[in-house]
Amino acid sequence: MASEVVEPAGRRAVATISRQSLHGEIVTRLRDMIIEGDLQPGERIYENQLGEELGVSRTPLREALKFLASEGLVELVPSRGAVVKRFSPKDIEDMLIVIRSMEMLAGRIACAIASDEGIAGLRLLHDAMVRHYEAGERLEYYKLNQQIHTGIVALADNAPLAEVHGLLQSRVKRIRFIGHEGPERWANAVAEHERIMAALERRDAETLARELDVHLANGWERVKSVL
Amino acid sequence: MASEVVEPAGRRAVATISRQSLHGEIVTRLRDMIIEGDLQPGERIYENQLGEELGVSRTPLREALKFLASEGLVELVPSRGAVVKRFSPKDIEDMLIVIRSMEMLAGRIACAIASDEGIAGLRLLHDAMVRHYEAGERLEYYKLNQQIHTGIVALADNAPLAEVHGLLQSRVKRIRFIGHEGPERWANAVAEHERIMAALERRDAETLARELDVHLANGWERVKSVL
DNA sequence: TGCAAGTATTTTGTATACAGTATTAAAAAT
DNA sequence: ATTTTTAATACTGTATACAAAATACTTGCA
Repeated sequence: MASEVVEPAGRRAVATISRQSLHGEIVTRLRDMIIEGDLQPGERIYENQLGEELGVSRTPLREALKFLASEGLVELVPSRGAVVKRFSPKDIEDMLIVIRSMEMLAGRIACAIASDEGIAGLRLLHDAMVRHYEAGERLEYYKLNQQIHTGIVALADNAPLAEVHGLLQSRVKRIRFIGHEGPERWANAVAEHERIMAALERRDAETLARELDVHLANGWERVKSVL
Repeated sequence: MASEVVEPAGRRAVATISRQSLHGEIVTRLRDMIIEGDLQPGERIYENQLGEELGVSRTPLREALKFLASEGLVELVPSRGAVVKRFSPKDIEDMLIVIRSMEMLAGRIACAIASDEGIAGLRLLHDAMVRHYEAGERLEYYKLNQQIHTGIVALADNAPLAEVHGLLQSRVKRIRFIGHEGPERWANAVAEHERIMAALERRDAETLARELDVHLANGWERVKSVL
């Protein structure tokens, strides 16, 4: 909150390298704040207040908000500024339907074109994830889980697909992050992941697609229960 | 180019109602300019110049550029401003793969949940499109073609799906717009559309998906030939 | 003539200032 | 006491100003 008084105005609290422009940094910063729940859905964003909080003037902050609005994380109400977007259960379900379809597509392509090294890399992530599961470390498990799904998409070597997948993924991340499933469901999810990995390693496209299908459909059930 | 001198600075050339904010208008304006080729891919955007051209100061213009950057129509190079994004043939192909997958998904859902009126509405568009085809009116045909594909997605009643489909659609629009196919290919496309409509009216999800699959795969061939 | 270094100019990035609009609070009237 | 009107306040939208970076140009030198 504007504690330092030495420098002219804004412009600190940024990593020294910082090739990225300020509005770029704000974008990632705000995105994290929204995903992690620092900014609640439906909450109005006051530019002055948030700007001071971040030690930044309104101009780059507004630019960042426009960017996030296009991403769908923020809603722009004319003459009334920005509001953190709130998603209905149907919205979430719809997003998961699309995500599921995209991961199935990615999986099929990956079976055809992925390198052995790429698949082996996912296996490493998977094994690490299982260890976190056995240790009961939910946060670590969750992060690796995300990485694996993103990784499958990455194997398809289709930039627009990865981009759009990431876009929707970022919207449901917050929800998934909250949703702590019970031990049985968690065990099921891990078992599904094991079958997914096996199908991928066999490059069995149809089985992989089917396994992803049920895994992500179950994922919706798991989320819905805590919604 | 700043011909009027009466009013203080920018702020004209806008419809009188205009609930939308200025940056919002600029977004749609620039998007059209990019799609229609007024701004060529790879072209650098000079904020001052473009701002004067549009009769607008740099601030809302920059906000609009951030928005379009998130949409993927422009690229933001740090300290060097905005450039109209250029897509490689692989990019286009990748986008069409995703678009195809999404339309197939939408088609399946539409067969299950669309209202009879919704389907009838598409039939009207289709018949009008065929008339434009027979009259050889390429632009009108093209527009209705787009509307039909968007309409199928709309029938699925899945906002994120429609949004993402529209996002990718806007990127390939320019390419498709340019691509004037020969008479045989054009005839094939129309025949495919007829089969698509028929499958939709029968609510035959699998056939519809298959027809969309081949139609959009052929679409890529048609585009590739003029690329 | 070709190259290099230094200077000028353009352009972006950020901050601030100002105007218009919405929202809130207060006061007056029913 | 409730409602309506009006004034004050706060916030957004846009423009302008200034600083830093990049690009272009010019001049000096080989």
